Amino acid sequence: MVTMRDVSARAGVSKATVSRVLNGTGQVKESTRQQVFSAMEELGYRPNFLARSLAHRTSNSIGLVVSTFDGFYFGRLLQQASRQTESHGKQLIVTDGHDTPEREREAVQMLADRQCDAIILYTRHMSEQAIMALIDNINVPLVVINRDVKEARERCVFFEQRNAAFQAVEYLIAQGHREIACITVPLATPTGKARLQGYRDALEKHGIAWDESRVKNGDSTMTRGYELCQALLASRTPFSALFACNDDMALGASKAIYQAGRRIPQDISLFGFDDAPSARWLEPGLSTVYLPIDTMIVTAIDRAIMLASDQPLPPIAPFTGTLVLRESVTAGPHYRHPAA
Amino acid sequence: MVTMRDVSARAGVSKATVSRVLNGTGQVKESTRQQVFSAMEELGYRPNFLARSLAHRTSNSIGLVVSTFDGFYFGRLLQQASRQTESHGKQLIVTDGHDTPEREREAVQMLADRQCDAIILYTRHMSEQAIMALIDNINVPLVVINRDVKEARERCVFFEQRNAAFQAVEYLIAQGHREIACITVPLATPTGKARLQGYRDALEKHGIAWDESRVKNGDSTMTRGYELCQALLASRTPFSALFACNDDMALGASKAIYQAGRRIPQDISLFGFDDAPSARWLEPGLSTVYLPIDTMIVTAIDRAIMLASDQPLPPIAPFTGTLVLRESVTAGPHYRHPAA
DNA sequence: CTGTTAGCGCCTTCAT
DNA sequence: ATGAAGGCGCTAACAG
Repeated sequence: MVTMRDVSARAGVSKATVSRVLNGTGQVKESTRQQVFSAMEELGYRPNFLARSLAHRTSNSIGLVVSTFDGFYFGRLLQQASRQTESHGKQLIVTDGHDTPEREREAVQMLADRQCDAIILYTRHMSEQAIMALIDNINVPLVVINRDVKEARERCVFFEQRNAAFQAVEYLIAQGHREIACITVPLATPTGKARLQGYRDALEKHGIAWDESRVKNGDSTMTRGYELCQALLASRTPFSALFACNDDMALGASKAIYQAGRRIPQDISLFGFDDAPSARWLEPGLSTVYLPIDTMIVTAIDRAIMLASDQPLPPIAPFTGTLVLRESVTAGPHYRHPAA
Repeated sequence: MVTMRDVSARAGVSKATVSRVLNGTGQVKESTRQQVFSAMEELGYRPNFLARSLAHRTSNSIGLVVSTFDGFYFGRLLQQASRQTESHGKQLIVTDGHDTPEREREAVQMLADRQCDAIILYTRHMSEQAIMALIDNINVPLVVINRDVKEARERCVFFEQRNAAFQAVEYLIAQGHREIACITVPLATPTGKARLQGYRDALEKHGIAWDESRVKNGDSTMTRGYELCQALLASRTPFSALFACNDDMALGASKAIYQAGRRIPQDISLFGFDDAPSARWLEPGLSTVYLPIDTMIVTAIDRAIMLASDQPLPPIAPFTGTLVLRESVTAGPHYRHPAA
């Protein structure tokens, strides 16, 4: 490995001078600058990142932990994160939390140990308490995404899950549906709870009785969406619309519906959540909720960088979802024409 | 930041001893071990990863660069990569190449500068020559995935793209299709070329004339699959089957087919590539090619680690795809019953 | 078993 | 404008 010493020797200067031209710090005569540069060139010198970070006490990188790498959602997120980080001239280091709270915590620790300037945590599993503990214990600024930690709200970039679900179900109701089934994402997660709550709230607001037999607890997978929808179909509880708490499960459910000889949307209307890339191309196109994950991750990164440079964080409004209406929902049995 | 010095002071020993208990190297009396441990505990000491790596001359991490984070495919890959790396007790650092050759190169450089013990490169865009240059210039072992670099074959983990495409198209032919359209993935990539070549080879083998008007160059996106299929449908060149060179485009194409009032598979049979998670749940289920990306990345990581520890690399056979037959293909106009 | 002494490769005063 | 020296936090002989 060719080090700064080699370069300094070759250029006939001291290591300090090489360091200066490398970092553009201090004054250095143009002619010696050139000498140093050509020496670096000739030797194929590459600064040692670790050594530099150690001395600098900053690795010029920001860490990102996602709960899992799987799914279109995180691909979308990572892509954007990577670009935004680079636009700040920093390096992004990503790790996954293997979809368990313990691993999520470890991942953050590991990034902190690597001296990241700031860390962004997208957690699905850690408790609010565990998150606070982390914020207090690691000496690296932490930004939390997809979670509203009340004691540290300015570090949180999150999304109005409940309200978005509420809107979706209310839309279904406005279309004349009253018998609306629901397949949830894991209720152990705040996201799962919030989406289900949105469903309940909408029913309640419109005076529709809650019927336990119409809601099934899913696990976010297509397979489970399929199975649970089959169960729903097999039960004697009828429904004219199904609210699947994510698009993957909606897709699985659609298969079950077709196989049962029913049609979408004529027999059963279907609403998803997340706006998966495929949603638009399914037949019929899947109505769903768009989550501004791109904007959110950009915001999170910007804030992480502000924290890293000790800038104050301006307050931030929660993000909201947008209903994306396509063809998978049609008028239900109770539909009344607006003019009526 | 609490350092080893603090711990050593607190425990009343030297830094060296602390280092010993930390790394389990050398002999340390049990009693002092305990002292050191409790000192670390009380102070909340965390070793500085950078400093340790600098001294060790190994960061105990392996780097992975993917051409992009987008798509289900890389999610699947990253997930597996992360697990496999950890099972070796190393840390995985991933970066994306923004889907351009220069960025892919830069990403590798950056990982090398960070002193990764080994690097795995999944490139879609770099030339074979550029890859070789990289192998020669960085002083970190490199494993290449999804590419067959002849001068360094033992470092390559790749997949028989051409043959898999060949099999898919031959299957279509066996089902009685002779007018088979094709939508490619970018022909600027080796993958794109290989899959198209497989299509050509199959036609040729079965004496079917190549018809330029039946093949369209796609870009891998659902949108483009939709558009190109529309174009195909609008042209006067008929086709009874469509070979889409990835599942995303197949999905887009399916929408175009439905919108044109045609049915799958009764009017047009459809074959994809990649076995996207959704393929199985579409209606009808999409026949496609499964690519053993999980196994491939595991192999790549194992080999990267072998390289990092100077073990010799055993030769490796190219991976092969598997046809996943579902319902999107049916007998074509030229189908002859096997018994006939 | 443990402490002392040199580094790892780079940065940063402080002189000159 | 440049060099010498010490330090970032940790590891690795070498003594004892």
